[in-house]
Amino acid sequence: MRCTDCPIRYRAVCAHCEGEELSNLEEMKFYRTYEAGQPIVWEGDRMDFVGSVVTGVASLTQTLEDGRTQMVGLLLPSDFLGRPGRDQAAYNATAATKVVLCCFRRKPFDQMMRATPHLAHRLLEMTLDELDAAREWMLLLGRKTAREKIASFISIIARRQAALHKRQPGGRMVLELPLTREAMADYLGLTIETVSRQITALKRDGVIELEGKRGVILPDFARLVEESGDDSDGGLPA
Amino acid sequence: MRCTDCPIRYRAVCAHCEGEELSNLEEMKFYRTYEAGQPIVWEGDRMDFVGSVVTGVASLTQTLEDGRTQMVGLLLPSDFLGRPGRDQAAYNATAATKVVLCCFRRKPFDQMMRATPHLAHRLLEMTLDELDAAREWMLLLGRKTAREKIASFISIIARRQAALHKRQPGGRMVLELPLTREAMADYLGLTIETVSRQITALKRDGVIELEGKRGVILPDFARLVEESGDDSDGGLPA
DNA sequence: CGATTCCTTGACCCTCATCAAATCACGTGG
DNA sequence: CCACGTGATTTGATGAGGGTCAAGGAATCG
Repeated sequence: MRCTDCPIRYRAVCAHCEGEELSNLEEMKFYRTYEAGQPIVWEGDRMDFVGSVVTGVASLTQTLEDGRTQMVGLLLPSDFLGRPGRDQAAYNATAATKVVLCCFRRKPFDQMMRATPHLAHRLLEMTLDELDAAREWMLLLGRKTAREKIASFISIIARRQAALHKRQPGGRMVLELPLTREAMADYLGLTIETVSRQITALKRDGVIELEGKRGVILPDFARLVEESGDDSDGGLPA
Repeated sequence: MRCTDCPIRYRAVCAHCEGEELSNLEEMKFYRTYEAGQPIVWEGDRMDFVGSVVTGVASLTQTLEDGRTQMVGLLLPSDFLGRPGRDQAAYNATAATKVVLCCFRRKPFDQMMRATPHLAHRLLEMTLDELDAAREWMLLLGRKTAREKIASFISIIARRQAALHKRQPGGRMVLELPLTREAMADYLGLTIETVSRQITALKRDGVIELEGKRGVILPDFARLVEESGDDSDGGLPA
């Protein structure tokens, strides 16, 4: 695929690159595809590339020795995987759905980072956004009830899906959960049974409707947000 | 104070700046001091500066409408406060102890960021480290028991204190908790009662000894780490 | 010595985890 | 087409961990 046709051309790490810079990137890039459930890299693995999620959803997880697992990152299209200057993976990365990754060989990418302020700035911007998201997530993990966690998660997915279509979230919405119940549990710091029960409860209360296992219909987005415990006024702009 | 005498000279955002760059920074900087408990900025406030913690400890917190509070950042000496390019505070920042802040006016700092790759690179590096720390924290919030949370927190403080003195943590250690029980509860996603009970329990079990309210003695650092639920093998290097 | 603030301890209960089983969705081969 | 197996999800019964409410210490400051 040529960069000019890329669906994440103006949102990924390459967003501000043009002309020669873009062709430099184009030269060091290659694509990889992973099926849903496949591991991408494992904690401690040597990682000779970094890259962007082009399509699909991937997760970053950490585990304790006894197997307790916490998701610590959810990578959607345009999100960046890997840390420049570090050649060992710090987390397990897994494809949650089918994933297409636009990879850059690490060496030349690191070099280009040093030489290209554009690139470093864009990555800084993205990393700061990710840090904000992580902090929102910490509030969820530390202080929200199971019901609020589920409502928050669905509303996050709804927002991102709306953003993909360049819309404001609101009113009636139809969406597809990109995660299994187990992955949702790992995201939210819950068990899969609690996830299932709270989804059932939200359905019983008319906040959501279900369409198969992954499909969710929101009769009223605002109603869901009320259930999420968040301030209704939306917080800061990005 | 002159930058050359600064205790965080080679760890803060200015670490890689020399010569003219350093004197540029020196010109736009000024110091502020806050007493323990004082607010530094409030979420939504206009923020006309960014800066580094020189001495002391500050916290970033988020709250839900009903008052539930979660700490989302713990700023130690050399840590950076504020986001370049954003003029509204996204979090509440509070001095946990007496804090000295080295502030830079935002406008000239943003400008210098654009012009000085050094600075942007350093900030990227620091932000990536902070993201790693946030992800470790998410694992704690989502999956650890109250006892493990307390043990983890004390071990984090022990590690950082050791790092300040350029030592490896280990063996017998004496330390000072920089947070009240309430702030610890907000850090860990617990109530202050549970914090208190678990500290008592760790003391009863000989994992820690107490010296007043804030003083903690570790007879054996490794023993504490065992209680924290973390892999003993220390994880990745920074 | 009160007054205030921070911390500890106790009693009780609720949310969510655990263990177990039933149900559902789907693909496979007879 | 249907029995069967497999993995994901739901549902149920039970209990423990940690929250809530309330009271009692301890340290600090006037």
